[in-house]
Amino acid sequence: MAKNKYSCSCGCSSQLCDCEIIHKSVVDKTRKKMLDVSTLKMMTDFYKSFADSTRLRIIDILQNHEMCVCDISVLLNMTKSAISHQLKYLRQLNIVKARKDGKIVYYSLADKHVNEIYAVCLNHVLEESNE
Amino acid sequence: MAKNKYSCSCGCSSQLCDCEIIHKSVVDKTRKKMLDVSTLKMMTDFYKSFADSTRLRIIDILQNHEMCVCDISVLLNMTKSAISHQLKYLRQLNIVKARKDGKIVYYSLADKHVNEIYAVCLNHVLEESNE
DNA sequence: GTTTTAGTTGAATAATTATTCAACTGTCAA
DNA sequence: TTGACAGTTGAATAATTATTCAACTAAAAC
Repeated sequence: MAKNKYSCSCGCSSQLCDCEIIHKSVVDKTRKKMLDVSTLKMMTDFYKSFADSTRLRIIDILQNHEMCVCDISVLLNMTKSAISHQLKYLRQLNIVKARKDGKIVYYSLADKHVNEIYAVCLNHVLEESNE
Repeated sequence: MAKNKYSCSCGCSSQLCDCEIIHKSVVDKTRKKMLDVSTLKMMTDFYKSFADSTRLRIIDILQNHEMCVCDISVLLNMTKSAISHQLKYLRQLNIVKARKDGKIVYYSLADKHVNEIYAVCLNHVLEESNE
């Protein structure tokens, strides 16, 4: 079942890597500091919220004001269903929160980190485009 | 070609949204502040770098030390090809930079914003899991 | 100069994910 | 008490994207 002719020097059993360690001390030191699986999952989930254009535009819109599903749909020119699916996604990850008033559900940003992450990235791309 | 019975009040021609504006003044005000297409694209591209577990683990590894493709492959137990494809992706987005020494190519993080975004997210998920 | 190794590449496949569609719930107004 | 509307939902489809595979380049070792 080995995928290649190398006997992997990393100590793993599955041996998917098709090479050997080149700098052993750096590799050993780094392995101890690597992210654990559950933290990794939480981090990628958080970034995924911002990595889709529909979701990022929703987050962008909510920077200014809470807003209902209809108004977001109009602003993004998409169906309520598509927006509602993405809002559910964002709510599950604690990126947005919802408040219901009669028939209408108002969404707003849930956490200050959302604003922070958004601001750092905006600075990044603005600096990039100034070079 | 209309997708629904509503005449969209947002002024767009394609009328994909299946509803009308509920809070006109907030919608009008928000529309003026919305992200332009090119900034949106740059931002989602940047976040996408962090939103894939392989790429985030590469970024995590490079927090500590520059590293060659072989050593990253060993640490992540993946083929050099898979790692190389993702490194190319990250290099094109100016997330990592490369330095060649003989046969070996060393990769490291390219921009302080990469460290910043990473740190804010890590704080976020650590706080979440403490609640 | 031939072989080995580090890394890259493009195309194909596999896996993931966004959007659509149709049916549904709950609230309000007539 | 019925109809209209705001919003939600699950399953199917469409679109995107990660990984694999095989072939390749360039540097080093023999």
